[in-house]
Amino acid sequence: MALTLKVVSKSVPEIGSLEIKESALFNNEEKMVNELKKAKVTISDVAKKAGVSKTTVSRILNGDYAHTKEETRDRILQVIKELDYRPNALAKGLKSMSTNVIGIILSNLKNPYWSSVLEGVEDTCHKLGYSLMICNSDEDPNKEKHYIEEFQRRQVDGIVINPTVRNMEMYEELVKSKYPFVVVNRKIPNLVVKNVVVDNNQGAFLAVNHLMDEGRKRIAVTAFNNPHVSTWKERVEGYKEVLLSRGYAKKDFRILLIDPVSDVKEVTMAFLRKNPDVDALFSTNNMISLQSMEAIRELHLKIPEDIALVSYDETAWAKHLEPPLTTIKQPGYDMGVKATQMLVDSIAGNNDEESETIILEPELIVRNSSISESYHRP
Amino acid sequence: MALTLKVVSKSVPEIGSLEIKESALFNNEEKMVNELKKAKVTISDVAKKAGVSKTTVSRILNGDYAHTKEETRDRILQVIKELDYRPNALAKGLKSMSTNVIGIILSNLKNPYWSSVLEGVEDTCHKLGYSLMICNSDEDPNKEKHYIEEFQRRQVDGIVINPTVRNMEMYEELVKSKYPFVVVNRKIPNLVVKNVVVDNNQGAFLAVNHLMDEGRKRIAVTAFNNPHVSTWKERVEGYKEVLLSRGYAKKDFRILLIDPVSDVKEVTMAFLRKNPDVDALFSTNNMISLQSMEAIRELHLKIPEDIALVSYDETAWAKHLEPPLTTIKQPGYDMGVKATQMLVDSIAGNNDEESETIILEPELIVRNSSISESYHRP
DNA sequence: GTGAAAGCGCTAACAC
DNA sequence: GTGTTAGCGCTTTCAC
Repeated sequence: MALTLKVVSKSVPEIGSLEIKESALFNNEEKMVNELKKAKVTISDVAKKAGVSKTTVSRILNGDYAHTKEETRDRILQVIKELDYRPNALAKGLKSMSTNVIGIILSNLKNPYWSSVLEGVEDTCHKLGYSLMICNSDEDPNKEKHYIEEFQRRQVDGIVINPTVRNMEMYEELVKSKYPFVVVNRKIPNLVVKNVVVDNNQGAFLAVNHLMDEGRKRIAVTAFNNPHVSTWKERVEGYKEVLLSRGYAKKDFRILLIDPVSDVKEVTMAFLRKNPDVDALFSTNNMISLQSMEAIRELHLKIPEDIALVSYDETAWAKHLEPPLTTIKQPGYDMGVKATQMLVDSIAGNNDEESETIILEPELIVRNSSISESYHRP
Repeated sequence: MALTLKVVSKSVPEIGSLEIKESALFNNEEKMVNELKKAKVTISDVAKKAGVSKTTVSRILNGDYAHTKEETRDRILQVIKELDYRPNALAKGLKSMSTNVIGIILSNLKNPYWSSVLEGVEDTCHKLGYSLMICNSDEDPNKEKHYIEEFQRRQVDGIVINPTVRNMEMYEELVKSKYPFVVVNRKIPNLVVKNVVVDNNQGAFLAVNHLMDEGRKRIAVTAFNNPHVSTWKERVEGYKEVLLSRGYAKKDFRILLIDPVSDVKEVTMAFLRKNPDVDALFSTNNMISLQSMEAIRELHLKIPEDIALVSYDETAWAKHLEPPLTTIKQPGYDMGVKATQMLVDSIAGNNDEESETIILEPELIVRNSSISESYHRP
């Protein structure tokens, strides 16, 4: 019955002159709306035109069909289309105190690792019906603070953050106030919080053991010396542990900590000159790795014949370098996905744990830069 | 006077018991606020505590100091700090019909070129006091449409977009309704709109002329065959123009159009086998370039001895490849900056032109992959 | 100088 | 089934 009705009403608009007039009116109204546009169409306009109250329109908008006659519902839906009505999310958010927006604060947009994290976050937001606000702290704690406050002003439902780890009071306040947020990639000391990280110790474990298995005896590790950040420290710790577990002593540690603002290639060359017996490099950062390759080349040494290289962060180009680079692959996309799911759970009120840590596993991808067929040092 | 007063009131809180009591009270209130927090502090709370009306607080918040006594102003500012008040941007936006948010729609988060564009946009937003919403169309026109509608629901003040170029009606509607938006990187045919692009013709001109100058005689060009996108077409056109200008004929064109879902390396190898005389490749995409290098290697040919290579898009790793890659550098960061400035101008109502096109210039970075010291083909 | 009141566009009790 | 009403937190006339 209802079906028949629909079809009929759709298929015979040309029957009476009245019908045609109405339809002409529609077109005119539509044109006017399109022309002006600045005069945005609101829920009231829809209600008026459909001859119902705002309440009823609101119900339909939110999928609450139970309380409304099919006929009314269809009419409203029709009007919504005709007017090309788009509900104002600001008004909705103001009323309901929730925006379905989450914010992400990254500290580096350039690194492809973060691109993949962002991709994971974006995909998952889309899947779960959230929108995403993004900003870049650029490792500046002031910017970070500013952005967190901005997000709160904007009533974002939750925040994913790769923290500078230099706004401790603020992080604590967020936790205390139960503001949904998830920390990714880094750990914040002494803070009980939701966290998604990659096992850095394990990454180092894979890298250094692999080098040892390939017969390397004097392995060095290089890292950017950011005192607040946990990641590289854990990787260096892992390096130490493997050495100790393999019977080396503390005096055998060869650790190069690089000031992020220095000339990485120069520093690396100096280090290699001072430690001419080094036969392998474990680089905890892909930018360091590129510079190291240059440094080694300029010293007229060969990879892997003289020095083997294992680098953090798999990238699209690693296998195209000369030689192809052995890397530790971190599941960046996954990290983004997991963090977003966790955040949304926490927003929804499922998952009321204060803290929960997801630890993802890195993976070793072996290529020529670390294999020793032609290793020719004593 | 005022200065002295301030100092005194700050330096003698321990004088009377009354003073101490008051300060204790403050601490309690603050703690309660922090403890509950969900009970967000609003402009009314500030007004009440400061003993003024919402109007006055609002004036102060918006920097309108002219109408208010210094004393009152200071008191309000003080209360704002004490309560750690954060104005609700939703309410403000609802009232003022502008959010200071712009949206960006990208079609690919992975490519480092887009990372740099994003960085430029983000930096400029921050500088100009805007927040940024981001999403990824992934070249899917449906997603793109959805996101544009989402942005409009959320009342973003304007949109920066790298369009799929497959929602023509929608783009036209946006223009017609004077919605501020700026198209980047690609051109939309037959649409009068604000646009920031890089000169693709010029990029090809630089690349192909360079290869010719290095003595290459049978240059091929490779591109992803996305029928809707203008960029690669312009690059291929540029390629043709150089050939013709150098006395070649149409029959000398060697053009490989690659289906984006195919195995790029295989396709390239097949192409090179079919055209064994090709002595140079101009690749219009950095992902194609990496695959081409592999293809060439697998055919036991040498770069640049047998085949020279010039690739679109400078990246951090180009100079570390073997051989170091000659590239066309596009000013991605600049494009982001310019597009954002243009958009914000357009939002502010300066710049009422319907259309305005900024054309940025690419740059040739010469490295070993294209130089012919050892070019040994006939 | 300051405040009362209306209203931005929406939702959600609570009537009927 | 549907509508009335009272806000959400802010800005902005217009009075005083």
